[in-house]
Amino acid sequence: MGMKANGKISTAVIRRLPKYRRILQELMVKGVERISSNELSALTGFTASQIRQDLNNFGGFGQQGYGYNVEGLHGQIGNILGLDREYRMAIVGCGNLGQAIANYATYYKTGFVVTSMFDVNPKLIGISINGIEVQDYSEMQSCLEKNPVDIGIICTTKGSAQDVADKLCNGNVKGIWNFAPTDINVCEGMVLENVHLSDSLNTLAYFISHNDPRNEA
Amino acid sequence: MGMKANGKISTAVIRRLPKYRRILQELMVKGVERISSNELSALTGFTASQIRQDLNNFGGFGQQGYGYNVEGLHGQIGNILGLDREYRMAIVGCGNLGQAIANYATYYKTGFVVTSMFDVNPKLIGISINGIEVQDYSEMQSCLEKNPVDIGIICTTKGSAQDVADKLCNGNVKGIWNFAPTDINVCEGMVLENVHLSDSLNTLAYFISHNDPRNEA
DNA sequence: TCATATTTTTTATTGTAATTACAAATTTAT
DNA sequence: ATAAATTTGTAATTACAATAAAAAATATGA
Repeated sequence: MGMKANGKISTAVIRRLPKYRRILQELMVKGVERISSNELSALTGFTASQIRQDLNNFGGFGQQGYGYNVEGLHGQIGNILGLDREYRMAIVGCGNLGQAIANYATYYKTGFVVTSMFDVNPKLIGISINGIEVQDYSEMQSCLEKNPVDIGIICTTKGSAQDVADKLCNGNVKGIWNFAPTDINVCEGMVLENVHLSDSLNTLAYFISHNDPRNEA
Repeated sequence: MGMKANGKISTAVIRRLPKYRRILQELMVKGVERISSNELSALTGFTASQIRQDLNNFGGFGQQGYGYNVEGLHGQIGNILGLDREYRMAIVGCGNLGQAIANYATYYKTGFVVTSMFDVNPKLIGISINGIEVQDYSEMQSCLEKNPVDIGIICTTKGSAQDVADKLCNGNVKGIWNFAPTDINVCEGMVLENVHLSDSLNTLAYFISHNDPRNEA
């Protein structure tokens, strides 16, 4: 029981974990106590055997003849994902997208706290978003020294993204969540997660134009 | 030369195409005329051989001893992705996220046109976003009959997402771009592209908490 | 309590994607 | 015009991920 994870786990596996957890959370809300890999297969769209193998990378969370305890497995996956702690986040670029993410994190993602927001636009500097005052981007580095964050979120234009990334790298940030429609270079050891909406939309266009509804992104 | 694509191409390949095209576009802007798979490898992070194999799924776009013509390849990938036509899009849910996407599509994505926007919030209905008036969600179905769209974009809360998806399915939409943090069921033949920000953030947390900077999402 | 149904765990197999290696074509330099 | 260097296209190999099968453990019901 519990957390072996010796060898490196493939990213394919890791990217399925949040979905498992999301579905387990819904089951918890519904009061479901136990679930089999077969039932989880129907809910997730992955094969039962893949689900079992994925989970077994980390430990034997199930019980033969019984299945998985919903609440227990939900907790275990949370631990694996590192959700048993709090992440402080800074949003850079406070346009609609930055604000959307601030709202989202504030209201729906416990464990992820937006602690500071930055922009260059004088019209935005000073205003308060969910109780966080937007600060001048030129002060970001000193602000991050006083109030360090774990995650920097880039919601700027393409042109500013690399500059922001550089400053975040100097600011002792551990991970960057990049929404700017460009690739950025980050320092050694930095965790980078890109959300390339443009690529996603182009992929959607491919499937539409080829009449190929290969569902599930 | 040009567009074989007989057998089904794996989604892994398709999801790399937008990045190739994005980088080729930047090269075009810089005035670069030709490029080798090796140089593309350095720019994309994929191996040169993988790039050659990816492109060869669709045809021999390169020339031995010379490489690829930047503008030509950019155009070919555009054609493969189905970007040689226009896509009409409707945004459902006009909060910050919906507005962010409206702005983004309007200013940066030629070929993708936002033609209508819908919301249930009386404070938003009637206002104009980039010249598009936000309409009452209850009128969406009749609006889509008069002015059909190719793509429906779901920017609502989790709770409303399935209802929106159902109505889009009845509205002759070809593809759904889903930003709601939940899985939705769509009708047969519908193309679905999910952008699960929650899953993306949880994945980022995994790599941070495991000190595993396996760069590139 | 025992036999049977479940259902996970673990191992083996298959299938798919990525890499390597090399032959064929082209360009560049002499 | 010829040789050397470049670079793609593709076949062969390797590595990896997904599936299936076998084995072990537990639960259920008579």
